[in-house]
Amino acid sequence: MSIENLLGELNKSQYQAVCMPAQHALILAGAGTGKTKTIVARAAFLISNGTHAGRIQILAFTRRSASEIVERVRMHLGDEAQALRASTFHSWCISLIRRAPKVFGCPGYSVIDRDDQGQLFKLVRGKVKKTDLPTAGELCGVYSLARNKTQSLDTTLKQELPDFYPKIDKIAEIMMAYEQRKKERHYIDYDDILDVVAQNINGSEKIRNWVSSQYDHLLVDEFQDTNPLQWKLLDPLKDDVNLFCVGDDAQSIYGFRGADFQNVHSFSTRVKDSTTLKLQENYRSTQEILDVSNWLLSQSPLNYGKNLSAIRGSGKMPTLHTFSNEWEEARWIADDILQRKNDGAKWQHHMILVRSSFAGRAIEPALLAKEIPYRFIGGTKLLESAHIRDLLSALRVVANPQDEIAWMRFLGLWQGVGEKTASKIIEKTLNLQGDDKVLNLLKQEKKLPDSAAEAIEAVMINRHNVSGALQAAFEVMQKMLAEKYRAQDWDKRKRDIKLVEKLAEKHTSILGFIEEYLLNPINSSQVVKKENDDIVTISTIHSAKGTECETCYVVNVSPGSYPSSHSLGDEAAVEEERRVLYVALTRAKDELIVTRQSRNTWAVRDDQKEEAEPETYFLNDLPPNLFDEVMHGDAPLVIDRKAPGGGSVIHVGIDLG
DNA sequence: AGGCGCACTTTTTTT
DNA sequence: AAGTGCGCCT
Repeated sequence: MSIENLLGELNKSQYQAVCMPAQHALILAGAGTGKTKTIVARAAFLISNGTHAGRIQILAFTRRSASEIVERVRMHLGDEAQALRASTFHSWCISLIRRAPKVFGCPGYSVIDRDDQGQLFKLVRGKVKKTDLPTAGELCGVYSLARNKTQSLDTTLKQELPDFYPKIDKIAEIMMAYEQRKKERHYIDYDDILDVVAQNINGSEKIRNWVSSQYDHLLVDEFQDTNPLQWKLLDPLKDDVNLFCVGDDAQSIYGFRGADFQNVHSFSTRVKDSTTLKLQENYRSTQEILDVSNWLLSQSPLNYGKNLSAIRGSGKMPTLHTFSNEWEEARWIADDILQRKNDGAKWQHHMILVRSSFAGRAIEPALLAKEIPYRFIGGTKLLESAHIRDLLSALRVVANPQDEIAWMRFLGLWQGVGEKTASKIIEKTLNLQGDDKVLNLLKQEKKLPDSAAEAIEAVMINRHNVSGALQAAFEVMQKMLAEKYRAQDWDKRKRDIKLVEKLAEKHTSILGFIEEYLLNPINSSQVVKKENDDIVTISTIHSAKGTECETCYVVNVSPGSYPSSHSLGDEAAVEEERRVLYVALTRAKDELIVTRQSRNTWAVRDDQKEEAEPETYFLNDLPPNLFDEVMHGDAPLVIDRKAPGGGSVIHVGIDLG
């Protein structure tokens, strides 16, 4: 395929955006209006007009969309696009840091994920009741949000945990202790990865020039989900690099991470000489699907000014199914997919969208029972699962002997060693230089079984062969791990470990391996199934952003879940929930199937029933002409015939008192 | 004192 | 699936 073919596929506004001269631009693109296509074509256009592919950096939100964009450009241009790079903000920044670690002041630092960050907060917080101080997790959340929004602790604490505001001095102290400890132990957390780069390019002209001289164009996807910290990365580069930002404020669903659609709304004032273009024609879905989506947004007190209309015209009516519980819901979805498959559809034309990875718990067994092949995007990540972390802790302490969190985990695995004993041992090991000394000390520890030192020694011998190190460590630790997880799917966990060994095969650096899979996380169902296999996709809505599918099941759109009872009382949070549902609905190309449960036992408990406010359920006041409704099982009915103009439609609501 | 096992809750969303 | 609290053991 050629660039001409690609340009020929564009409509007038897309063409205008793609072929724009080198300048700053903001493309406001509604759902399904060809955002990805526009970015792909823009990159291809720039390259075929003489820009070297290596001088274009694409910033996307997930690794999945990043690699899809690059793949598509390469499909059109071939070798010419070889040097094109697409990354997430985090992987882009880490690659800059790794290219000049001393410049950024963190040579040889280990990246820690949210879990480790929480562990470190736990250490510096000490044992205090959770009524006296926020939990380690909460502290972690406030700390991270303040940094991503580039705002003070004062402001953030007031917004997030107002009850603890009087304790702000103590909390500030803990946060400073966290930063101190982090520095001593040579850790960088996720926010540091962005902040280190942002501070340096804002603070040093030399470093800014070094970065900006590498690029002519930055193409930013999902711009509505960038936060102030990320803007702090883009802003200083705009004098030398052209920004091409694509986004949709109706799809902003990362507020919990500090996303700020001021980045969209203020673009034209912040960036001088910039052009704003709109893409409004939806190519993805049928009109019936867009009618539901448009209606949902129209119910918002915010004015999104969105009214998508379908180029494809009319199609099938969306359906709304009510079940009495999540198991029936899951079973029916599995049956429905199976039936469609038997009628000639492909597995890959089905996507199941869930709000939380936890919500997949009923779906997965239902698909497994019917032998439907699937992958779960956004589920528990391989490197986040307990057994893998256990094993990796042995590698981490060898790679970075200062890694206190990994030491705690590793030492605590062994019989007879708990928090206190582990801390005492760590106190001694942290000051030691050299493998031999560390090994000797471990061997001398009375409370520590011999296997612990053996595991560490095995890793030391294989330290430049990550897969070998994993195998050697596993050999020594297997018995202990099997005992620990004997009642918890040990066989499955064992398979995960083999999988990680396989992933590590090409890696010669422990830290490099861990870093890559922390920043580009995958879960086991993604590793097992090959990329292009014909399989069903289960995805969290957040992970499904930017994707589409012929038939979409949006699961558990029940009262208490949409909006989540968590967000009640916070209007901004409720609006974000609405956008989450909007994103889910607009993924569907041909068929939209919304399911819900009438007995949502964990979301609406008996003692809360009286307080639940039915008017905050997004599907209340649902006009009867938008969906075909089906009741299943013994789901209780509330018949409501006040529906306007509504012939014989039964409006199904859930009686919440 | 420190560690262990059992019963219990409690789940947003992600780099 | 993992964190918390509690009682019991070494």
